[in-house]
Amino acid sequence: MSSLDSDFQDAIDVIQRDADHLYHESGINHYVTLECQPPPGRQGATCYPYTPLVTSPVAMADWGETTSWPHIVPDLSLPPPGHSEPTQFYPVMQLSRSRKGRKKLRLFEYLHEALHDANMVDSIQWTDRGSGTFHFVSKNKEKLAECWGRRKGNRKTMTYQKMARALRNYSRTGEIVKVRRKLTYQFNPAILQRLGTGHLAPPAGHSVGHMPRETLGSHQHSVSADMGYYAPSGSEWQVWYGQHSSAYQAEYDLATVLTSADGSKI
DNA sequence: TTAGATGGGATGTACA
DNA sequence: TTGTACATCCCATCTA
Repeated sequence: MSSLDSDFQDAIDVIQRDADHLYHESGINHYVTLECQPPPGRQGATCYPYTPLVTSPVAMADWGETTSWPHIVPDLSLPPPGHSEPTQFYPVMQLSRSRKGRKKLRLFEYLHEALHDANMVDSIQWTDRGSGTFHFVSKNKEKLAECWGRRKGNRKTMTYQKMARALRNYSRTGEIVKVRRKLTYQFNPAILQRLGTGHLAPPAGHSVGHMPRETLGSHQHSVSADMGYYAPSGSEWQVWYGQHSSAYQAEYDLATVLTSADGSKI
């Protein structure tokens, strides 16, 4: 790449960062058309000019109808009835992060945005919008990753592999979990809801976005003290899932059988 | 057997 | 300056 291109890219990066900061500062998830457009002469993915995101809840599926969220279904590690183990806490997922001033666009926000962009359907698509399940298109997943990398202002080219790694990190917090299907992931219902699409609500009196610790990975070492928490009991989970889909129970049962069979966590 | 997908530890970076 | 959260790198393992 010529130095001219490099300088141009640097300028783009600066503009992007400022723009991101400006827009997120105001709490509006709007995106700059300038981003993702390759500089003159730069080869690469044909990133899309951003199409204003329409987040009308009407257009979105109802979580209560088809939602499947098997990955957060409690498994055998749930305490037995009456068990009084110390309460386990789960972080509240909030787009406006608990860390004040954290305004950077996050990957799951970008993916959500891409899912609503007609120009990106060849890279990422809903598998089941109702359940928040989406998948990458194998042929063009790298394109999406490159767009993400440029969006972040990375010097190096983002790859699907790296992007997927970041996605897997989300499984620790429950924002996005991996589905046992090729190139397929699933949004946390609360994340979808906060992004303006989901309707699924947690049990009455509880805030949204909490997942059983078992689903958060093996080492959820620390949780910010300034996050909100909700500590559902096993029975609450079952009530919740039972309310929203009978499939939950079936999947819960299946998960139970599977975990019983191999003695491992899901 | 192999390419692609996935998992996870180590490390880098931004921010309060 | 330091701690934390998150992103990225890199390599091992899994799977179709």
